[in-house]
Amino acid sequence: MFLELRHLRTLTALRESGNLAAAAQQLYQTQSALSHQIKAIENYYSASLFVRKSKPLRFTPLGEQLLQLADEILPVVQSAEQALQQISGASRGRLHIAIECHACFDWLIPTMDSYRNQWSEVEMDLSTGFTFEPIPALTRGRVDLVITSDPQELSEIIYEPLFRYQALLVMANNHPLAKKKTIAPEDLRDQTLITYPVERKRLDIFNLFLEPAGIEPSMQRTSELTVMILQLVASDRGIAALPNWVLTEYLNNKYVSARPLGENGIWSTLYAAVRKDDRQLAFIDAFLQRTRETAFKLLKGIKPAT
Amino acid sequence: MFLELRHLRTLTALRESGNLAAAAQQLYQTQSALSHQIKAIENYYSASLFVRKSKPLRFTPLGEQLLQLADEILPVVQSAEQALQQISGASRGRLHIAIECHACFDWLIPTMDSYRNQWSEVEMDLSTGFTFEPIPALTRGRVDLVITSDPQELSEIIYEPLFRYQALLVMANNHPLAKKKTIAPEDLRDQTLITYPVERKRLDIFNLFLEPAGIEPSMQRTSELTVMILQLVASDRGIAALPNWVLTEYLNNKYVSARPLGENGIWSTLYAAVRKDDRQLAFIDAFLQRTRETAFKLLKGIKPAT
DNA sequence: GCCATTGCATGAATTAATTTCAAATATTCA
DNA sequence: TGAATATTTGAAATTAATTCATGCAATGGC
Repeated sequence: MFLELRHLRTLTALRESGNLAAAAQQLYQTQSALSHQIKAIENYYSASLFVRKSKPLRFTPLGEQLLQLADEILPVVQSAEQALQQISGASRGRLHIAIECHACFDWLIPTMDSYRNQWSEVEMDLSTGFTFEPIPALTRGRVDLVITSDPQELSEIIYEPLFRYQALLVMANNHPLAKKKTIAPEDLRDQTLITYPVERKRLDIFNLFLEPAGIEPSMQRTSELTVMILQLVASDRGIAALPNWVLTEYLNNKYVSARPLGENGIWSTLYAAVRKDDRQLAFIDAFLQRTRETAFKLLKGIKPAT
Repeated sequence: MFLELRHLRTLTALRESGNLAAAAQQLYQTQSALSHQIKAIENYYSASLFVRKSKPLRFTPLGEQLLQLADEILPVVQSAEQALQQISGASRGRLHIAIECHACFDWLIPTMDSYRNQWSEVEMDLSTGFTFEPIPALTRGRVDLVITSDPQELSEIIYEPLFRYQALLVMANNHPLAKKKTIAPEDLRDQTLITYPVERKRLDIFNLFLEPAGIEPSMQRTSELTVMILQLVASDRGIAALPNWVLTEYLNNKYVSARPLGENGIWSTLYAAVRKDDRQLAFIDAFLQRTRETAFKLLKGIKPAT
């Protein structure tokens, strides 16, 4: 009468991640939240769930039992939920997506494809938010979901975190900067920087890296297509700052090199903005889940430098 | 990512009870709460769960599916929870119970017996709250659980509803009042009333029935034991007001007759008072559950007059 | 051994979800 | 149709969950 699925999901996340902080990230919550939650379970049973001072993580018998229950139940629930959505009226709906980021095509198209499989009756559309302001379009109902990395508080809109990513500086394999472990702003002083053709204030490389240091690259050129940018970079016609997720396969194939920007790297979170009223709809919810799954798989292959 | 066990439990309760209000009572919530909860599920799936304008209650395909999921999962969870409590440290504890009502022995003793089976390591004790004030004893930690029917707000204490019962007037089968369908206060003017030997202000028959009407029975006598009271009543030496639960088998055997007091009957709720800090403990929680189950079975056999 | 780092805990404040209350609407059954 | 029964609704209140901001303990270089 106390236990809820939420608790079981937390436990499995903890097992998968190996520590609270990582589990929290996987569940899009804070580590504190999970700590409180686990404490509540432990209080209820007056026993601990896992051994604190142990690496790797080890569960107590009680924890193991709960995990066993979770393993038994969660898959059943999950598949049932899918089936339920099929027969629910929620299978019809409109999902017009606007993106503010060029590179997002990389994971968005595959996500949409797989989503369409299950949600064939949801009418989907995708538009780039470069020619119009996406958030007002969202409130006005012109679009239904906006993908963005800078949430601006608005009462009727809610931002659902999708995943966290790192901006990396990409360069030709033989580029001098490839010898450095991390990149400092000054390193870019004499470089040609290739960016997407958007306003400068929308580029994190300027906002968070170059401008605070008062540095200006000697040259700048733009390209709309990620593949084109990467081609230019590979042939040493310039360098670029790109999110880690687009680089996975290029790096694995050693097509180009990439280095973190600054000591700690530049990290951002990508959000899906939806109208508050829509968030609870099954076909929206399913889209968010699927995006997270796709992104998780995509990012899993990456060793985050720093 | 939305569905919780709570939702499934609500649905099964609804199926069992046949209507929202009864389901709410079974879950110790208001029917409004359930209505909101069901609406939330329906919103999520954009489909309804049960057919409103139909009696008996009928579920939609979506509702049926959810119920099927519930049937698959809830038993597993329940048995797992029992097993979990076994291995948890919660199996040790202290449960000193104080009761304010004489008739409570009837269901309390069986409940405690069955409880002891699973919670053999919980140290139990039972005392009657006639010689001391039970609630202060609870706050001071002298006892751990008080069974009472009049909750008095106190910040450190929480009242968990156990079940609702009706006070009935019991009389010999051949008693003139047995011809009436319900009893009016005036009917008791010339009767001998048998009660438990407690202060008058603690007897609902006076508080809620006789005193508001300004009526006084011609005679009063007391007895400590329920069986004794019933023996006296059966041999027409007086009448008594007793909770319906003690009467089940006496009525089934037609040993005595019983009639509701007033048009709507006198109804009360029995509560278990526990310290707020203790409520979340598994062995306390389990006791509450078991009590409710026992009471449910006990009361099930009764046709509530009005 | 010391200090930085990592991992978890904690309490207060915040935010969100749930529940109740009060009243309106629907539905059923005479 | 009208009384009785059953459900919905919106707003307020309550309760629970989460975050924020820190604290504390263990771990691993140096």
